[in-house]
Amino acid sequence: MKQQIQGLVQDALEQLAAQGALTLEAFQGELPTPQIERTRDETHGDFATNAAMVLAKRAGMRPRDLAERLVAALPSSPAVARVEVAGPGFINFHLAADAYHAQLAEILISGPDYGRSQLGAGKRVQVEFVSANPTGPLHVGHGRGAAYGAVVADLLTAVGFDVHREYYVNDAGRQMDILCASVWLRYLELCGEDLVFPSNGYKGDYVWDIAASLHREHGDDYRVEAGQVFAGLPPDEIDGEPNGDKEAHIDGLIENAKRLLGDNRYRFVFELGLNTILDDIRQDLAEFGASYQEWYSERTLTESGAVNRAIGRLRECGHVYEQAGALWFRSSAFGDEKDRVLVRDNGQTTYFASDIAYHMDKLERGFERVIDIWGADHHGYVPRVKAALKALGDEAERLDVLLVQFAVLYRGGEKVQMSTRSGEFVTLRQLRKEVGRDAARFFYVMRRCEQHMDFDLDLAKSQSADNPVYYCQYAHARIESVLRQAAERGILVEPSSGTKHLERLETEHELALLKTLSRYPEVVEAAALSHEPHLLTHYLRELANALHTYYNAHQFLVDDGTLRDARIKLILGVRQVLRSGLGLIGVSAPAQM
RNA sequence: GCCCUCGUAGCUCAGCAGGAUAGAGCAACCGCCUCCUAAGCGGUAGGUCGCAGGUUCGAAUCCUGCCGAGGGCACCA
Repeated sequence: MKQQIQGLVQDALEQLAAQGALTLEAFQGELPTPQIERTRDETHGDFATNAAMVLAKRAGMRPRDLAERLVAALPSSPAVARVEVAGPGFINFHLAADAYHAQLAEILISGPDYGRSQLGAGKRVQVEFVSANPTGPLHVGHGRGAAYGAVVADLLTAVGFDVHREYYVNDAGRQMDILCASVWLRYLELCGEDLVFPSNGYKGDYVWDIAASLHREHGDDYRVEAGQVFAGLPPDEIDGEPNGDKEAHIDGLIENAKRLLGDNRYRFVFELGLNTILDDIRQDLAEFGASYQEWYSERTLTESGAVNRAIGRLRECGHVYEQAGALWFRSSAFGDEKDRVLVRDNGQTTYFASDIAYHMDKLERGFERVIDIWGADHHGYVPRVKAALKALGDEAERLDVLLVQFAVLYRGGEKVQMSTRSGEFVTLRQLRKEVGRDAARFFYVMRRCEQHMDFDLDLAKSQSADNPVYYCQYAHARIESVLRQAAERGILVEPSSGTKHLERLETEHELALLKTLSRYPEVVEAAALSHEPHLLTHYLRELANALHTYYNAHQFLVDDGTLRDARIKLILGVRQVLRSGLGLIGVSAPAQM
């Protein structure tokens, strides 16, 4: 619809140019695409353009004069009822009701395709999201990234991009070793060994579960005397140990574990921990409606030599130097605040080195656009990754990093403390169990991602009008209910008369609803391109409101056959858009509530 | 200290590639069910858009400074 208006203004501009009223030289040989906006105030019509004001200076005309000439040059269109120049030089378009009737007909014909488009033209886009370390279950912080990433990916798909959803699995590195050691120590405790669990170990119950399965399946096969395990370790950072160092302590434990268990057995425990947790994360995300095309292993990056290749490329470009036994990347030359280590003095490559290799690989895989969705706590990481891509000569602009702020949970008006130690829930699974998937998905994307979010658990759970999820779903359920009753009365629910009788839709409420429906494609497009799912949740609330208002004001199943037919078609259109929109954010559209 | 994000109605938030009187939902107050689910609808009230400058025909929106909130500044991942 918007494009239709845009086309008209474009034609008018071209005509003025042809008449010599606008000289192309002022625009470097090319006329700008006019900006068309929905009006905020309905007395200003349906659409408006500020083209005359924007172009006035270069055209050497006063805005209102240019506007008048543009209006005179506009081709006539049955969709436009009236055009006027207003204010400082706006051109306002009042659409004919028929234009909206035609749009409804299109919705009914297109069905689920209404709102989808080919804007993305099949361009390949990668969306990497969540990518939490597989050292424990996902918590509610990851939940927001999961919901946000899934919706951004689905929105991009809806507007025609070929989207590749990916999870980067940090299956290498120290944190995984700490998990492995934690599992093993718990196992030893189950074997009857007496030990003091390290303060830096993973203490969650899930560690006990993994240890228990190891003990159940393998008895004492992995048992080593606790005295040997803790032999020669630096003291832990616990009460009564003034010189304790929890980092050194756990690193020593890992060393001992590797030595005492030997490669194979260590590997076995390590894999058991990794796979158990990764399976749990996979299942959790699947249940949350976040699907992936690929789970990309950090370990394969090292094993395939990609990390060394990345370092090699940086070295060839001359952006690498050695200092104090470590290998550094001169990231400060590319916008980072300081240089970063690639290879530590102990010979191990850093996480950053893997990440360079990973992003290099992403771009090499030919994605036109690479979107990383990270927690806001990683924002300091953005400049160095971009620096690496710049240094490698890759187009760093192809990478978009979207930062998702944390969500703070509230229950009973009180902030829910998020420490692992407190008894209050922290996992995504617990959140889903408490408020349900629909509410969780909706609430998580209701706010702009860079906005700090207050997540009100009581509201998310409440089955009331205050709850935006129920409010939108209820609109859908109400329509279904009307259709059920129509069927009971023997009224054709799928009208056989095609798009006839739509002209009977003429009340204020019907036109408002039609207008809202016509905005849907624009909302999907804007939400997709700007990565802002909240535009869609806001829209759905508006649409539901328009439906509820209509429902209260008019009876749908009236005796007048053509009117009834038209009204049923209208609510069928609303049902379609509610379904599509809720579907895009991963929320169900129930037939009954 | 430096960097990032945010600061809009009592609360939670939209609006920000500048545009015509600043919007919504809660909460408050007043109304609406003999009628397809009142899990609904309508109305009233409520704001010097953190503060101060600047850019321009026009600034909540762009720029600078300050104040406030959160986060980040590892040879951790």
